[in-house]
Amino acid sequence: MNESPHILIVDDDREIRDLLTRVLKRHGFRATAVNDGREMTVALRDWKIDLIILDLMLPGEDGITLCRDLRAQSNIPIIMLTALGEDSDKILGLEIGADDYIQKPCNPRELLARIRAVLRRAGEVAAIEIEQDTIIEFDGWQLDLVRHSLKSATSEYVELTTGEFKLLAALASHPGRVLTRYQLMDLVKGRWSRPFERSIDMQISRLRRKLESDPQNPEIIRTVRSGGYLFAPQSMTART
Amino acid sequence: MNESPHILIVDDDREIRDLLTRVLKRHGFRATAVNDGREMTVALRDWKIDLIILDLMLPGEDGITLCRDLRAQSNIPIIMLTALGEDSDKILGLEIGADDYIQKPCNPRELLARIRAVLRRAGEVAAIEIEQDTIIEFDGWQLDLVRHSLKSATSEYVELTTGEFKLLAALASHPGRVLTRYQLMDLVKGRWSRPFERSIDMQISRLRRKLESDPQNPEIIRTVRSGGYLFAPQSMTART
DNA sequence: GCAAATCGTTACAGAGTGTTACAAATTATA
DNA sequence: TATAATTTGTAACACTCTGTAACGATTTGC
Repeated sequence: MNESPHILIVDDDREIRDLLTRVLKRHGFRATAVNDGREMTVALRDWKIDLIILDLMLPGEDGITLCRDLRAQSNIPIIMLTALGEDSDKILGLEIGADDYIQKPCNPRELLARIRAVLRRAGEVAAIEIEQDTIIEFDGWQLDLVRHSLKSATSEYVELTTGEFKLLAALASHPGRVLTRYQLMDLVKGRWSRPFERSIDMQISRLRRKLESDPQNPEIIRTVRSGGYLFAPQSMTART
Repeated sequence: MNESPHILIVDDDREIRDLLTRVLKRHGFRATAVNDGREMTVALRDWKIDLIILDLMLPGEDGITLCRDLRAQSNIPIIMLTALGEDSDKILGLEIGADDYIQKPCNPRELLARIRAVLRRAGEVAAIEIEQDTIIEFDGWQLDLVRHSLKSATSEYVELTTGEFKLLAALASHPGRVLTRYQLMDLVKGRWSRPFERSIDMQISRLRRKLESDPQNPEIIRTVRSGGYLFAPQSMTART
C-alpha cells in the first residue's frame, strides 16, 4: 500500500515492452516485462505482482486464454492491451474478466489514469456485507452492529463508547485483512484529519484493554508494523 | 446479489434516460432514472442501488462533483457517461473515482458488458476473501497466514514480529525454491532499497533463533551460498 | 449551563528493524 | 596447501514505529 505497485507487462512486441516499462518506472511504479504466457507464469511465481497489462495477441497462448486462466486462480487486476479496438474484442475482453482494456497506441496519461483507477478499485478493502441486523461472534464475544453492544463470553455487557464501537465494527467487518490507519480513519470517521495523528492507536489501545485477556500480547487485534491493524480472532461467524 | 442489480441512471436528457432504462430492463436489470443530483440523493436514500450511471454534464451540481461526493461516503460503483470523449475528461472522471466511463452515443452491448464488468469487480470485493492456504504446517510448526501466528509442536505460541512473520510467510509460500534476497525483499516489503543491504540476513538470523532447534545448523531455512535462502522442512502440508 | 464522559494530542518509554562492523565460513587463486 | 577474495552470521548500535499515561479539548446528557 505504501510501496509502489509492481506491474507485469506481457507483450511480444519488444518496443511496446520497453516503452511501457520506461513510462511506468518514470512514474514511480515497478515494472517487469515478459514475452509470453510461459514467462508470465514464471514471473508470477517469483514476484508479488499487483497488476498485469496483457496483450490480446500473443505467440503461444493468446491473451484471452491467459486472462481466463488467471481469473480462475487469482484476483490480480488485469488490463488488456489491444491493437484492434473493435467492439466485439473489447466486450470479449471485459467479459473474460479483465478489469479494463486499452487500445494501442495509447496515450501514456490515459494509461496511467486507468492503471491508478484499477489499482484503487482493487485496493479497496473487502468487507463482509453489513446487513441491517448482523451479529458478529468472535472468540466468545458477540458484537451487535445494530444495538451497538458487545457481550462477553460470560454474557456480560461491556460498555463501548461510540468511537470504540465504530472502530471495532470496522475491524470486525474486515477479518483477516490488514487495515491501515488511513483506512480505519476513513471507515470510522469518513475522513483523514491530519497526517500524524495517533488517535487510532489510542482507540486501539482502549479497545484492547476491554477486549483482550492480555492487552500486552493482543490476540484479537494484532499490530502490523508499518502496516496498520488486523482483526484476527481464533473463531468468527457472522449472522443476521 | 440474488436479486437483479438495481441501477440508477442520472441524466438530464429524457431520451437517454428512457433509452438506458429500456435497455437495462430488457436485459434483466432493475433500473431507476433521475434528472439531477438532488433526485439522485433521494433515490439513494429510498433504494438499495448497486451501480450508478452518471452523466458528466448535469444541471445544478455536475457529474464530477457528484462523483467525488459519492465516493467520499460510499463504495457504490460509478460509470461516468460523457458526450465529450476528450482524454482530459476521461482522466478526470477516472481519477475522481469513477469505475469506468462510457461515451455517448454508446453501443448497448458495450454498455452492458461494462456494467457487468464493474458489477463483477464490485461483487468480488464484497465477498470475504479467504486465502487458499491459511495454515501451513511444517516440522510440527503451524503458521497461520491470516492470524499472523506461529504455534510450536507443543502448541505454544511463539511471538513473531511483523517482519519475521512476513519473511517466514514468504519463504513458506515457496517451499523447496531458492529465493534470492532481492525476491524476498520484494515479497516482504515490496521494494528493494539498496543493493548491499543485509536486512534480510538479519531477519533470517532472528527467525532461525526462534525456529530452529540448532540455529547454528539450520534445518528448516537453509542458506544457498551466492543464491539466497531456501525453505526446506522435512515435512510440510498446507490447508485452509 | 454544568458535570461527566469521551476523545485527540503530546510525550516518552520500549519494542522492532536496518546498518555497520567484524568474525567465521566458504570458495577462488596462487 | 597457503593465501586472498567473497559471502554469510550476528552483535552492537541507531533510528523508526507503536503503546499508553497524562492532560486538555470537545461532546454528551441532563
